[in-house]
Amino acid sequence: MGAPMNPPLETTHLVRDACLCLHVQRAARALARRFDDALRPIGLTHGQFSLLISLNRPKPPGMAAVASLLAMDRTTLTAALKPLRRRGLVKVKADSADRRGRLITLTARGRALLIRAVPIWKKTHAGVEALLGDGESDRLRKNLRVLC
Amino acid sequence: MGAPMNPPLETTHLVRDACLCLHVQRAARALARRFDDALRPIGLTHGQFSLLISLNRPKPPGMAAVASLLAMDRTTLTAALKPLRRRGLVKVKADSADRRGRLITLTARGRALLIRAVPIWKKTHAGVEALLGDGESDRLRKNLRVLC
DNA sequence: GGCCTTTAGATTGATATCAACGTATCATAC
DNA sequence: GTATGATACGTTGATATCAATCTAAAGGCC
Repeated sequence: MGAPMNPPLETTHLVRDACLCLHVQRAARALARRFDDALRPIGLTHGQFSLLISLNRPKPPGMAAVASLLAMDRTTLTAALKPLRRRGLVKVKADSADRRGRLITLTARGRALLIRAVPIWKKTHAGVEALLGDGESDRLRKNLRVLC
Repeated sequence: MGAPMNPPLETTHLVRDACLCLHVQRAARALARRFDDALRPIGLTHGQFSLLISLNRPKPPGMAAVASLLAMDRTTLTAALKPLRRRGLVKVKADSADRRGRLITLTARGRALLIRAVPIWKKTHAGVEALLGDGESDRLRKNLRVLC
């Protein structure tokens, strides 16, 4: 008797065909490549574009607010900011009201690069939306939001 | 005149609310954390689980087949296999029919770990599906597949 | 056989991701 | 005012991700 030597093949197929984590990771990698390719001429990745655009607001946000918006770990954000700071696209300053906090701001250079990135995003995003059926983009976004 | 100094705020909000790449990345991070947490007791990450289960087939697949199934780069797969090989969960052998190719197989230890992982996956996945409305899981999977 | 193209992977370097742990600051209770 | 806990970040170490580049082997053409 004893436990079976192998996980059943049906389970393998079930996971492969049904796992939402796997499906989302696959789509995430595919979309990342698509946007990375499109943004490469101006030297940005999809994640860097998302991060920069999330900083384009009247009041500079703190680390936690940005991390929450991007649904990423705090420490991931710290690491992601490093190359952008090195390139002079963002600046991180101490918050005078609360010296624990850091305020993240776009520099003029960062804003200028963002202006060049937006039309690339628009074109690339239109291409992605075209893959989906009518009205499915909205439904997809809604379902993805539920998972966060 | 000249170009505007700042990307318009409406664009920022459009990207934040509409970008499918950002939405998928966010959901990918959130689901990754959820499955990583659930699988941590047995020492696996979500990606390692997906990889191991994709190796549970009668005939050991090559690198390209697995990379394609997971929609990841071949070199990413090479790197991902490294810790699994070190732990003795998978074995990589030369393909005698084509000495360029490598055949990836689960070891007995890898199969045993997978057997422990499956019930964790089932429970975690049921929790995720419960977040979505009736029938939305299928639609979500379908839409995500279109993007790969 | 010898040359060329294609195919299958590996390596390197950069960035992304998070857990675990550590530090500095704030807020509150006493 | 000091101790205590909570909050906001940073650092380190491990894995994940991919582009660029490399090697090795197979297949085709002459």
